[in-house]
Amino acid sequence: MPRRTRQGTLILETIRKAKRPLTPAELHSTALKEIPNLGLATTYRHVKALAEQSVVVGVDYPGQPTRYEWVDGQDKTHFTCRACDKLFALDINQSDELPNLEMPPGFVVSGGEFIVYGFCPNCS
Amino acid sequence: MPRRTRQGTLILETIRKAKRPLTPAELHSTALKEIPNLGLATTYRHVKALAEQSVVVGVDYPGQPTRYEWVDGQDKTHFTCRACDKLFALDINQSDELPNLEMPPGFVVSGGEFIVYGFCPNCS
DNA sequence: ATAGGTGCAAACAGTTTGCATGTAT
DNA sequence: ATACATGCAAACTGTTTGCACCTAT
Repeated sequence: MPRRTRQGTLILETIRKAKRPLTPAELHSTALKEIPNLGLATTYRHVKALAEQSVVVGVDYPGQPTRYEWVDGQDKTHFTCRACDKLFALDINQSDELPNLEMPPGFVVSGGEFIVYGFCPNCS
Repeated sequence: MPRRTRQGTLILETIRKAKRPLTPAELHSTALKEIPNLGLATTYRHVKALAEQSVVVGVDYPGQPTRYEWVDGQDKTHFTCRACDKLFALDINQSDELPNLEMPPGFVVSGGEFIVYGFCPNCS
């Protein structure tokens, strides 16, 4: 059975309170303020467990480490610049915009991620 | 000025002929059949250059190395299983299904990637 | 001839794992 | 008391880079 620990609670709270997706390193260094000797491996173990429980989701962008964000039922749309690889969050109500996919039998959809590629104002 | 080489041509052709996204390692081992001493670093250098020119696109899936696929104007929709991380290509006419996004000024959209998360028949 | 490309090996970055110790239950 | 959790360091994997040699221009 899983066990409640200071570290686990802190990591969960940190990622929940963040208003943007965090890399494990960002998560770790933020959490260090509360528990100064928190191990990076512990951070990875918790974030991985949370992702397996679908409490958080990992999102991957080209050339950047995986970022994790809290699952609040509201899926998000992101924009990646092909030139500078910067990441932008688009303020779009995705549930209105997303296609209603017909999945092959046996596939259960639990969420979606729409990544738009292109060039940002600085690079176009 | 860029120079035409056997290696560069081979890597471009290999990725173009592939019918699914390839990791640099897959690309390399395929190309090895033609040029047995082709270096892995050379493969990376070419694939990176092709991606910068938008001749290919890199797609990242959680926990897996970046895969590169030929850009043929037809963007694809993929499905990732949250449990086994396997990757499935969905046969969906994306141009019909994709939302018509209103982008903030200055952003130029050149493509999109729709990733659906969920559970595949084996895992659900 | 010469600048860019190649192969190899070493360096790097992100992530995972082994293990002795600590700690919720 | 006993298993699970932690911290540290070492191991791994994927990717990049330095450099001497090679080759298309």
